[in-house]
Amino acid sequence: MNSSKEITIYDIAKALNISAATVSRGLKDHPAIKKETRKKIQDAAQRMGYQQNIFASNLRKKKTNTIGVVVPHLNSYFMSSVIAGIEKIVNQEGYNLIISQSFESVKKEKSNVTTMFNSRVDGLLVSLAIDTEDISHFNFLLKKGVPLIFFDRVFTDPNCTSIVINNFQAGYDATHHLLEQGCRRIVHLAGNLRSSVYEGRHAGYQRALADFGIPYNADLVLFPDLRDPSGGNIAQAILAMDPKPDGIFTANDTSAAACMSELKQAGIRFPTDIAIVGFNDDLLARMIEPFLTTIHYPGYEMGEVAARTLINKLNNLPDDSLNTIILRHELIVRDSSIKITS
Amino acid sequence: MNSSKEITIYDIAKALNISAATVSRGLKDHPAIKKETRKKIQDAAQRMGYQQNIFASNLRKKKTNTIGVVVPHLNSYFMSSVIAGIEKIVNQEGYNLIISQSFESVKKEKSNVTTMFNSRVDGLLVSLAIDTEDISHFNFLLKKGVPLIFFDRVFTDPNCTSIVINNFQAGYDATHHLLEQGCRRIVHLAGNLRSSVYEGRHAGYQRALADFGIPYNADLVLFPDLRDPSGGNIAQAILAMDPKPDGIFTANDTSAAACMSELKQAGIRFPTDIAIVGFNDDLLARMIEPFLTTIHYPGYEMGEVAARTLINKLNNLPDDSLNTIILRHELIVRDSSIKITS
DNA sequence: TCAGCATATTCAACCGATTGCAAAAAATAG
DNA sequence: CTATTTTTTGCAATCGGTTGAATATGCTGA
Repeated sequence: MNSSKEITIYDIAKALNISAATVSRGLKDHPAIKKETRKKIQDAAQRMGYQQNIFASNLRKKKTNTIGVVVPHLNSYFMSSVIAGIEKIVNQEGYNLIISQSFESVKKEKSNVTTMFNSRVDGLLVSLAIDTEDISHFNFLLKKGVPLIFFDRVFTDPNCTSIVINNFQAGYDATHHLLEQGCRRIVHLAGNLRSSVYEGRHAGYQRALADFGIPYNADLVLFPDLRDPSGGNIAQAILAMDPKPDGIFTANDTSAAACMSELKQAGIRFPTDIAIVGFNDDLLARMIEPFLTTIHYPGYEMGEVAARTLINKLNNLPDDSLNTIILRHELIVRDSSIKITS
Repeated sequence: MNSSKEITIYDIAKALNISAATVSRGLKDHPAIKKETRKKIQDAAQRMGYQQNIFASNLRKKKTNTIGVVVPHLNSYFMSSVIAGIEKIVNQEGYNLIISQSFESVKKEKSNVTTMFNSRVDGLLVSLAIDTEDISHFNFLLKKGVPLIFFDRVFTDPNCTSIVINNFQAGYDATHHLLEQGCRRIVHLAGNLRSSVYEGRHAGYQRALADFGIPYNADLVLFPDLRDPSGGNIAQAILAMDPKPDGIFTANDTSAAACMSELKQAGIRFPTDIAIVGFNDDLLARMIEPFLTTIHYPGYEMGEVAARTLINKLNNLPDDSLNTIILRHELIVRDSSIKITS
């Protein structure tokens, strides 16, 4: 079906009666080529509709100019912001992007990483699946010298940079805010604690309680399916508590919304009966009622920083080799948590 | 930094004292190679840690085994389902995926498509940006024989297959449902009517009204920003209507949620005062209150079909050359629209 | 034993851009 | 008008896998 065949540097060379080597150099403004010759070459390329064959180039240069991204899911506001940030930097530096979803499965994560390695990505940006407990399946990358950067869901490793927010502090801030609003019996809807992200938020929750002299009560910590929380019986569990909680801190906005929805049906009023704080600042947070107090997560910026860091590594730039980069989060107070109007 | 150098088929050939051609064929189970030899080759490859160099392969085969996807945004449940469906098929057929977002801008769309063309994708799956009014920026692809398939946001063109749902029928179904529930003054929150998707839904709305003998009233059709509808003053506009509407059909769930949230604050009760139907069946639909009646959009399936169709084209399979493939949608009735309990 | 055929393997020419080094051309010096 | 330098261009090998055609090997049967 490929009607017109491709134009190569040889075609250009023939047309201008010069050598292919000169064309190759001329196309990329190599200073050894006379200005006029360069111009002639570039004009001819333009005119003849030349498209560089990246594969020949990659083969020769042993560089793919492609960056791989592996994430648990794409369908969150947060993740799509991250990808957008990555895309911006990566495009402006002339790299390509390959994206894949692990669907929270280490197995798929492993196979995705392998596929990417096989297509010889120059580097990899990864947010880990929830059930990833070690990163041995990345070892072969490190051995081959393929730089690897984790973001959001990270695994601390001396060989890879991680980009995160301070989940501990964020969890602390959220809980502290609820405590300030007078809550004393605060439920935490947690994520899988094996994940550093959720572990941090949980630890922050614990610490805030401690700072207020409130003993930690494991019964108040529940583990819904954070991706589709409506399925579980979290609301039932909360309703069955005696005494009832007066605050909820959830590890993401989705579970906050689902939980609120179900509890409202059972007659609970927010924030009067229960104050609630979410996490992520999804678009969703301003679509439910009352608007959700939440932790703003700088997704776009995280994407930019991750991509920039990786590209710097690829270019062997002065390696500040920060092992961990921590971005700023922010508590956004909305109606769902305000018990005290000052 | 690349410590160990790459193993090539030549290394394997030397190790086994056979030719590179045999290794090449042996690795891909070419029947001309003796079974034992194949086994020997594959074992050696395994043992020596051989990784195929895709660039050499692509260069020679003039095929990249890569498929490009351009979408307006990634951050919707729908789109992430589509991508998941695409990924499934594409992986199982041994292709790679490059994904990019146009952010609803033709300009970015154009530049993304060009970038992908330059990296020589074998084919392209595209959902158009909202302000794309013609597809001339895809012409060069068609000229070069790169197959192009549109999904969801399509532009009807004799040269490309489109995968869609019947938006007209879906709009009709949604509106018809509201009419059946007794609504007679139905607001439609529409998308940009230059887009076939929203045009279809709007036309279905019109037709359903007509079938019920209700005259079309342009004042009842509003155009919020569907991506972030909370910003507008849609709720104000609805509240200002006199008489007030008794039904709303929105072109996506997000705008339904935003609108409901604001109207509820103004004291409107759903579905008692106003019945509402959304579109897409986002996760969101079961997180707001009352649960949202909506049109289920088969995203995952759409992704699968799109990818499958493209790959068939790439393999020059018997081209059923359907110009348009229409997938089944479904009206999911939830509480937000039920006025009549039978 | 050897023609005749099937099976297995190798040869060698690609694919298209890159790049170290040599060579040619042009500019400058003596 | 040479000799020397500097600028510009070309040669040819290389990256690693693929594939049509040629060759080699094995097998069957007369």
